[in-house]
Amino acid sequence: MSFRKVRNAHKTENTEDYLELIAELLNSKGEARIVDIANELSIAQATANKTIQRLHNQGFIKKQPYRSIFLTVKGQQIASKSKKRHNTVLKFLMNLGIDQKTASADAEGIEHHVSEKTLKKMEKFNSAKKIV
Amino acid sequence: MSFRKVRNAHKTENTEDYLELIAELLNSKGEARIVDIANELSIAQATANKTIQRLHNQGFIKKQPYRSIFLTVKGQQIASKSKKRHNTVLKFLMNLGIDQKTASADAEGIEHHVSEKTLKKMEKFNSAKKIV
DNA sequence: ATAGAAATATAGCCATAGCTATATTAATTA
DNA sequence: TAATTAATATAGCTATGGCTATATTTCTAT
Repeated sequence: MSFRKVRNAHKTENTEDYLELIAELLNSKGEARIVDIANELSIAQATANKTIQRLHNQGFIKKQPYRSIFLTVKGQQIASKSKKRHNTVLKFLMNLGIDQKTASADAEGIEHHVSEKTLKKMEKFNSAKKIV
Repeated sequence: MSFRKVRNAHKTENTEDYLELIAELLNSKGEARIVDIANELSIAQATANKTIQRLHNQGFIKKQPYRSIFLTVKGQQIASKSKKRHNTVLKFLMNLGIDQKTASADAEGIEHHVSEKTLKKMEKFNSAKKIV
């Protein structure tokens, strides 16, 4: 059993979710605020703030005190990679015949645990569009 | 986005891994020891011990100090459910054409995030045995 | 321009999971 | 049986993510 990989995935999971969400907010609303992040994730603002501080310390985020949030190049790279992976998993689940809502919820959890190899197979399946 | 579900899954994830592993050890070796658990999970014995204490407090495990570990009925139920889910995901990934090693690693992470609906679809896919 | 509202930040708490070091108990073997 | 080894337990540390309460700053509207 290879549980180490899973635990390592966990460390980056929250980071990926935040960066993906920030990228989305920047894209749709033009800015990413702590308030929006907290709402989207259904957590307290203080919790969002704390995580944002961590992401800032780790160089994924650019921000000034009391101002909204931007992604560094490093942050953007992870965000786009995560988004791509998310879409692949979501489409895959829907092609499998799962309804949008369930597929969306499951994809959220699954996306962080899918290897490159598996992702490739899912893409292949998606382009073949074989519904079983 | 439904991140709350993912976070709730995380809380039970480690619990499920432990209970599944303990059931396996009981089955294969006849007993489950902290040493074995720590080795299997590649963590320190002190860490395994601490989690085992938590599982004991939460009523998933029966044990006496300095003795090996057993599952309560509650623990057994979760273990067998987890095992079933794990096998379904593993078979599914392999039917998708993913090699045993990769499938095994991915299943470890994915199994905790698969809803009942998705699990059903995977089972259906598995019994159809359609390799794409 | 300033008062009140909204957003951000900080402090301090809890639980979990990880670690090393050390103590205690059980098992083995000389 | 006694000494050594192995296993378990405990103490104390770190980091993460969750919370509420409160302070501070910025925004908005009168």
